[in-house]
Amino acid sequence: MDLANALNPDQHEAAVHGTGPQLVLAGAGSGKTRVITHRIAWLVRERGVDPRSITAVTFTNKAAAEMRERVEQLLQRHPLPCFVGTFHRLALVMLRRWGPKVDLTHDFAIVDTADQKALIKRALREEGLDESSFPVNSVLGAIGRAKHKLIGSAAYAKQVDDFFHTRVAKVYKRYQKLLRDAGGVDFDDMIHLSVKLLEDEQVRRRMRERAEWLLVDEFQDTNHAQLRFVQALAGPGGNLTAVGDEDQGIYRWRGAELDNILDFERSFPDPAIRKLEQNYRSTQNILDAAGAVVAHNTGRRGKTLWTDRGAGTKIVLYRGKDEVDEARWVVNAIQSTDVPLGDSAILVRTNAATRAFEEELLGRRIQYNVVGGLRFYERAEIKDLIAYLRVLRNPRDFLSFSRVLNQPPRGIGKTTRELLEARAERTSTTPWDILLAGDLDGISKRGATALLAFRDLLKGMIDEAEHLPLPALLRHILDTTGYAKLYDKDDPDSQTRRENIDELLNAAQSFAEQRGYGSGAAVGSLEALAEGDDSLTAFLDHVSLVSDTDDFDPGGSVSLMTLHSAKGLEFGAVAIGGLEDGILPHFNAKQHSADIEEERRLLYVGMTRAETRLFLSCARRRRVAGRWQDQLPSPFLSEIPPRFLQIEEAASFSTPPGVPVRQAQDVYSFFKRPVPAGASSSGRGGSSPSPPRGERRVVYDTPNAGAGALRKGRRVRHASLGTGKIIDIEGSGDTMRLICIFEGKGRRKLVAKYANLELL
DNA sequence: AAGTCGGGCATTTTT
DNA sequence: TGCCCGACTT
Repeated sequence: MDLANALNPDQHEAAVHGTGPQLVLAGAGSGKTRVITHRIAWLVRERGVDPRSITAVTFTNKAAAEMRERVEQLLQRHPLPCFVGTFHRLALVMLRRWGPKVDLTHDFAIVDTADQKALIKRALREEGLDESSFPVNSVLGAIGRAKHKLIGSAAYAKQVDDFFHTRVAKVYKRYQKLLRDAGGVDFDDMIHLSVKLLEDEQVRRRMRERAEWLLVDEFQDTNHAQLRFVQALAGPGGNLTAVGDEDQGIYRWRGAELDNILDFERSFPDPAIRKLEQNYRSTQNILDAAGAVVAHNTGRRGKTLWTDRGAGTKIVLYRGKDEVDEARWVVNAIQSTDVPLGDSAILVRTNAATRAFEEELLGRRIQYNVVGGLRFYERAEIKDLIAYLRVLRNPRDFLSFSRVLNQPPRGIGKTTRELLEARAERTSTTPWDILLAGDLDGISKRGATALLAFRDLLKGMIDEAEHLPLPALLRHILDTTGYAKLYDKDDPDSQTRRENIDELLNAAQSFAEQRGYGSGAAVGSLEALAEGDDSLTAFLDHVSLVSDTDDFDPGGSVSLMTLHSAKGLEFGAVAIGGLEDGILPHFNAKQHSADIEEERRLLYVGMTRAETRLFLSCARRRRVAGRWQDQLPSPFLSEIPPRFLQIEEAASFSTPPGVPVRQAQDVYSFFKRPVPAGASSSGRGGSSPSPPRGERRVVYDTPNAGAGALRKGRRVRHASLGTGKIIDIEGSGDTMRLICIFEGKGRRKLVAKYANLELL
């Protein structure tokens, strides 16, 4: 391992940093993962550090997995017994090990946002508060903000005084009680309780041994609680290496505090501060343009990215007539590059905004995949089965209990359920305790019978759970509860759900195998602390923390996603759509300058995803919430110096790929927008002639567009359903579904691949 | 328990 | 404008 050769001088310096805190300001594409992995390798190999005393923390499982893999590669050692994982995984290890010290039962469950909302609703009801004056999301938001700052319910109650927040304080307190009664811990609690645990002498000693060399990635995304966690873990003068980029902080709305980077010295005195400014991803034009945007922000330390790869092509900016026209241009643009479609991405501000692009791609039969959106473990059928597993482990988990109580339907209706739950509430127990006691007076005979049958069903399954391995247990649940029957029909919906269930079985199978082969936690590793757990607990932890069946592989298809989802990724060609005032910056962000700055960073993140080609686009008008709205270009566009841009306009959109297009003089005259005060560029606009407004156009017909396209509004014929019309399209590729209305038969959902539709 | 209707709503989402 | 959730219906 030749560090000096593998790293540039700045990277090298950061990697071989000695003791004490270090802040590495790593610009986009500057090789931060490289620094972290090489630092770990250097510590182990050159400094003879015991890997068990190294802890590396990330935000995502993906980042952690990648990091671990690369370190193990570097050191040729697998598994390496250092901790590499997410904040929450680290917290979980501690809580499974020492949970009782903070009054947690050993089998606590991690509750997700949906569960949180259910608990808030219950808490609201118990407090006699109305959901219309206390919307669940607002209440949850307020509680979340408190938790991010490590403010418990008691402290919260003391510091609020207005009407709304004093009620929220009550709900907060009750929420915590319900959460604990159900045996649950939410994501924020995990961090909170870990910080608390670290106040314990013994825990602190043990953990600091493990985190003697601490590395934290994406430091700009840490919230206050996580900062305190890191501080407690590192201890005074700890050997912390924090890596981050204030320009890529896009999670303020989730509690992330940029000040953790900006005021790093306050939390970790006398740090070494290093910048990584050489970029290995993008062309200089892209870097300069993106840099110019974010240079308008005040809350930053500032850095200037450079590359030795040359200026590259100009960024192409297009303003379309409407979102359909914009999408058409963007797809043309992406097709016109020599970058493969599988290495291209279209980025947008909101999930809903992918629609116009999807339709365009669909119409041209271009493969695409939408990244993000509905996640695997959030699908109803998966949540149901997970809920069964949770109930089997802890039948007092009333959230999961009520989820499966009548799923599949077994004659326990609303009235019965409400009586049961009210009784549990009144006696401060759980529905399960009521069932065990058999105290069912006042419940209808039919309901009571169904409840007792359910009790016996659960009892039987709990016994089975003792000795059945995980995949078999899941199959057992599917059979004995009759859940499998729920989706044994032949319609596309059932098919999808069956596929998902199969995927869960696969996940369980491979999870069990991996654990069986012991390739999970390395001997002596921090993770091994929690290893005493049964495999059911481990699996449930796994699904709670993973949230998705990981890694997306674009294959040959264009990736479509939000700017947020794009963070951390890179593509040969990138197009960012909908760059309009009110979309980016989003109109909800316009109240506070701090929010505006975050929107700017969002654009920065998007732009710096591109390696060689970058396209920016907006539309003159678009449908917003159903109404046509005239749109102005994003003010951020005028922050990009014109020399980096090549501007196109609606009249010339039909230019075939590769043919150079007419250029307007500069971005300001193009948009008839005065140069914003403080903009560093020299351009001056406002009075230049407006661009030609010709709407004449020749539609550029791609070879495979045309009549064969499946798109909304098309009339089709189905072998048995007759003629109808496509009214909507979901998904893509093999799982693409068409929602059609058939004459006389009504609405049907068909899997495009199997439907064999004839186009009319 | 499943289907229908209508009001409210409509950023971003690593764990 | 469309979708999602909750209330209401049968």
